[in-house]
Amino acid sequence: MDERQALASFSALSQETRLQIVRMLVSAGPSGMPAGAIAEKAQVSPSNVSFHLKELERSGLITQKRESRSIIYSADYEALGSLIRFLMEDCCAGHPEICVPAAAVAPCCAPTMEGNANE
Amino acid sequence: MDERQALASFSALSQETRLQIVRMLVSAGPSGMPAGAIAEKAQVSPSNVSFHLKELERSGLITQKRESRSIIYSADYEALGSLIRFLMEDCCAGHPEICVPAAAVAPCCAPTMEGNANE
DNA sequence: TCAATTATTCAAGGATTGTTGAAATATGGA
DNA sequence: TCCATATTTCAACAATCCTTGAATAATTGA
Repeated sequence: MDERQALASFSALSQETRLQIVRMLVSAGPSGMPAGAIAEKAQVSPSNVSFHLKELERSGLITQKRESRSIIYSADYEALGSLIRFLMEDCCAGHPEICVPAAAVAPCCAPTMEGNANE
Repeated sequence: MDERQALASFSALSQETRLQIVRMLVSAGPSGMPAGAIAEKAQVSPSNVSFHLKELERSGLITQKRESRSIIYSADYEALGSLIRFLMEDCCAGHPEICVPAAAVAPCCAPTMEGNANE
């Protein structure tokens, strides 16, 4: 991830509604959620959610696909991982005391490492 | 780290000059840098750097201390680590495929783990 | 084709953020 | 005390971002 993309990602995550949407989509998993459901859950108007979804897509953190009348949005896990790596590489450079504690958390969400080719 | 602080941190990092300053301060290490040197290296005016430094401090990502006539700014490693953890916990929840690749990067900056009490 | 559903786009206005240069504040030395 | 240094604060303006509601577009079923 280059600096330009990192800036766009930070900008995308710096807004309450958008952060909420990202969390929502991550926990919704790969099947994603239609725009309408996102709007309802986030309690914002359709046009407003559309504005924020476009912003998030522009940053690369989410993707969309049409499915019949609905447009389904999903979190882009690879982009999220890249952003975490950016923060680690960038900010840890020469200073393990930053990212060692962060790394300690990683196992919490990696219960099945054996099946994981590191793509 | 709560959502409010995470939002402030993302907002702080979403501006080019400020991201540059954070990178600068992290690689400068615990001794930090005086405002003037930061301004010079970032090529912005004193008043402008002051504006951004205040923003970064408000987010908790950096700290300041006066030292004679200079004001020395340093990266707050703990805050940066917390932000990385926030992104991991938040975004990995139930989806190891996000943070496993990120975790794989961690060792790159942890060459001396033995001396590290995890504070 | 017509109506209903789902969602986006657009323009307008308000709110927030960023930049600039001048004035103010704090510190230390002559 | 007076001056130089290092930095911040302030006010004004420019730029960007967010919200709203109305209009538009795409899809499906009757």
